[in-house]
Amino acid sequence: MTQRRPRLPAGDPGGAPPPGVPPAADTEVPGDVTAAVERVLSEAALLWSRADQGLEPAVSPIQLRAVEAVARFGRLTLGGLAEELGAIPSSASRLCDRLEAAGLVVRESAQADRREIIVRLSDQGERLQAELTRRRRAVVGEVLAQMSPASRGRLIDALTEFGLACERSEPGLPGALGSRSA
Amino acid sequence: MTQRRPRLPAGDPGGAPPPGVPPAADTEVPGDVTAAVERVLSEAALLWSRADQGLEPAVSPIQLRAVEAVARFGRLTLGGLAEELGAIPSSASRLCDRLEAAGLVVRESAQADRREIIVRLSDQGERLQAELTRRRRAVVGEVLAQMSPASRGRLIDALTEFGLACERSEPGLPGALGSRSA
DNA sequence: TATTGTTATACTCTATAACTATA
DNA sequence: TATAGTTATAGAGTATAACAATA
Repeated sequence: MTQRRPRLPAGDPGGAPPPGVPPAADTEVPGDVTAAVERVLSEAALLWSRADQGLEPAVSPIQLRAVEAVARFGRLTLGGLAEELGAIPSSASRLCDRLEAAGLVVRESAQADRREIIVRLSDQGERLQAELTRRRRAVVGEVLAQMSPASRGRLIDALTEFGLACERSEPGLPGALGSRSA
Repeated sequence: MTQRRPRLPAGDPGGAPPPGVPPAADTEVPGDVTAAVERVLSEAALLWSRADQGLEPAVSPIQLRAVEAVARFGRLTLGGLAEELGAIPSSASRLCDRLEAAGLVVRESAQADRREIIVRLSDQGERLQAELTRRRRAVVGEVLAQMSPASRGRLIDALTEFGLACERSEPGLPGALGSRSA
């Protein structure tokens, strides 16, 4: 986690009555097991974010995410981008204003339906995306390099199983952005 | 984003010769291995974020993170909270204004040094934190429930090894927030 | 009329710089 | 003087609502 600071008071994290969103399957899986997974997941998220630090030019996390979405599809309509980001069209439009101003994406109208706006990466955007991918591979590789080949093998097997379990429990949810819609 | 960088580019995003953040250990670890880890990491991050959806009241991701930080330490000075969030004091102060207005935290001056402001969770903040923890346990538990006990055992072992490797490669970095410091 | 996107407005989140209060 | 925090100001990021253009 983030806590490089020693003192932990930690309020009792588990004293509330289950309101009602996640089903809570704690009865089936030992609590210490989920706790261990939680801890590593947090650590992994932190590790993952490290790759974004110091990118040139300095792009905000949100803009980076939009660039990734566009890169993933090659080209997206503005509405498609909004959907992919879990945001609404107007937010995506404003975001594109800034991305375009930063020279990372290009907007052009579609020939088929002139109401649609196609968003794609500019050359600079492509370079940014490539650099980001390179860095992510690097940070992950750095950690894996600390492990023995045998450990890496076991990790891959376990992670693959975990990934399958994730897909089994969560269909295909969008990547909610700043949705404060409670 | 507030970008200390006034705006644009000027710098190429990355065609980029390794700027100097990740050393790149690709030569030592097979590319497909890192790719597999990357994929699961992305999936895990998505899974992790699911627990934050629909919380009552609707708290922004940033505010939630601040609540978690305060909960983790029990009580923090405003400066300590800022540090923990990877933000500067003024940002943390404004964030606390909103958190206090939302009834999630309480600010009080310290007796020892009256310049310091101690931030701690209100009862409502404690309840929110408890609920968040419960939900996280639930979403992780939901995925783990899809796996056999044997698979879970292997996962825990592999994850523990991975966690150790993470700690070995990354000492203790702060949880950079909106730091777009390139 | 329905769909796609943009603009107007308002709020959160963040940073820099200037300021107050305490040590 | 140095430290802890706040306030002033400005720009990014987001949503709701009203609007324009195209189908």
